Amino acid sequence: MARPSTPKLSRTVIASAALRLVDRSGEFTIPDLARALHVSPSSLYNHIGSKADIVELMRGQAMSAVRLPAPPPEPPHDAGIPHDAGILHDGGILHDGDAPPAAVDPDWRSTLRAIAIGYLDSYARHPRLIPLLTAYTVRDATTLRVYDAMARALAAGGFAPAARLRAVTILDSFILGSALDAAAPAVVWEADEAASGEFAEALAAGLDEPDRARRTFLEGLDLILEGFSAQATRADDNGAPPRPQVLG
Amino acid sequence: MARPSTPKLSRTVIASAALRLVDRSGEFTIPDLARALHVSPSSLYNHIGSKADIVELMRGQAMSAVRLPAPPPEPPHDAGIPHDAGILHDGGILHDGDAPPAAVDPDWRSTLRAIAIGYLDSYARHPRLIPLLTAYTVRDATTLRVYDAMARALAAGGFAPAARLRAVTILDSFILGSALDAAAPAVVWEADEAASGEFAEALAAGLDEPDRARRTFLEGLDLILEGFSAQATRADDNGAPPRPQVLG
DNA sequence: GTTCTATATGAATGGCGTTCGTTTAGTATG
DNA sequence: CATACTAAACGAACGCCATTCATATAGAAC
Repeated sequence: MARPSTPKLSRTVIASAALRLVDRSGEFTIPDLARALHVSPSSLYNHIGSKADIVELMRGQAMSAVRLPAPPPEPPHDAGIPHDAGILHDGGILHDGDAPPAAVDPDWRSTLRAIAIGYLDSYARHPRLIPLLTAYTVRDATTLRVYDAMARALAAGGFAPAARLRAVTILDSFILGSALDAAAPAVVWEADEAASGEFAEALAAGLDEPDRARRTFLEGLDLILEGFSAQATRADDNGAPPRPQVLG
Repeated sequence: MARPSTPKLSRTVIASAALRLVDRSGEFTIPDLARALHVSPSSLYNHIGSKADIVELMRGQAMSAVRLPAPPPEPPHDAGIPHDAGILHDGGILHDGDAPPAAVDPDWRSTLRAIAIGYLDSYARHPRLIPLLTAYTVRDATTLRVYDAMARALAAGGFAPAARLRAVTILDSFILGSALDAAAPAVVWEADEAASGEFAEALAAGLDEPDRARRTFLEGLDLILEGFSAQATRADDNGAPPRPQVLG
């Protein structure tokens, strides 16, 4: 009853159990969590520092499910030897306004698209978790991995660093917002009978569509990507050498 | 000390005080709120039903600050007499795929833009409030007013009901996500030194830009609106009579 | 074998959201 | 004017929650 032979707890099992609780009821309390794990509440504090810690673990667990197209190549710790990865690596810092680096991934747009969809889906798998994540605004290393992948695809598309940050921010905002939209139960929309005129019509016409949230997300995503393509083409016309191909 | 001559509390003063607390510290507790109002905690419950109620009041207060271009015309309670508002009103229900109604607002795009910006700004004025709003996913009547205005502008642009719902959803998602991005302190991004390669470059290049969040929002918004314009044009080419004008 | 560390426990603490009974100022009813 | 009713404040109390601490013991290190 004191220390068991094999540990009953670990950060991973705590996170998983908490995620299960959140998926089910949208919230979790320390006593609930302890009960689900057949453990006393105080035991948890041997593995975590606070409840916020658990939320952070859940975020990591959800984000680690994002499938990225190209795993980032290990940076060479012994400098000087150029590695032969397909990604451009000039070692210098490009300032906004300089010529963008040569595009090596002609299909950067579909790469970006795949990342964004994977990102949203990992959120969508745990809709009730999202409000918790926004309450504790912290970004963990796993999330950064996703940003990195996006930035890499954009670099391949010829986006200069500052433009990259803006593009990543736009995508991130849209994805997070879409996830929140998906998390908010449609019932709430229907309950508002005060809706009048054009919006009520729109609700009546589109609310029943199956997979509504996801379809709408895809439409918006393609809208944004189309805009990025146009930006890339325009930047090229301004004198930069490489021509990433743009699909109309 | 029992019932004062003039009431010390009201739903409005409670909401305002709570909003002030949230703006300052990002959270609020009932005891804190009571202290700020020089009142006992239990007194609050003569005016509100629960803490969630207060959040709802704060949402309403924040959203009521959104300036809408055209105040919605009062619907005629005595049916039959057509009112002379400039907005099309055919009284029937349009199903998706039908020809869109004639566009009366040729400038629907800038109208939409103005609404979206006002919407974001009203959030941006209380950044710390946003996480609270997402935690309690309820939409109040004031928020609906904004959706209505958006739907009206889209209808003027020739969007059929279902397309309207999608467009409103896309905008709403992007706006909410952008507001969250603006609320998350930039410090967090900097603290992550694990960022490597293309994303780190992007951070270094763009993080210091003043008004970064707002500029990025505007860029994304225009991207999306551009996409809407293209959609409208395309729909027109498919045989619908009206031609909303599109700016490249 | 002794010491040290990791893990689980129950008891205790302080805070929070909420409810309830009480008091009293104003308002309506006779 | 008297009476009843409502509205708005209060203090006390309740139950829950997150967290801490002293205690106990299994295993690892020396």
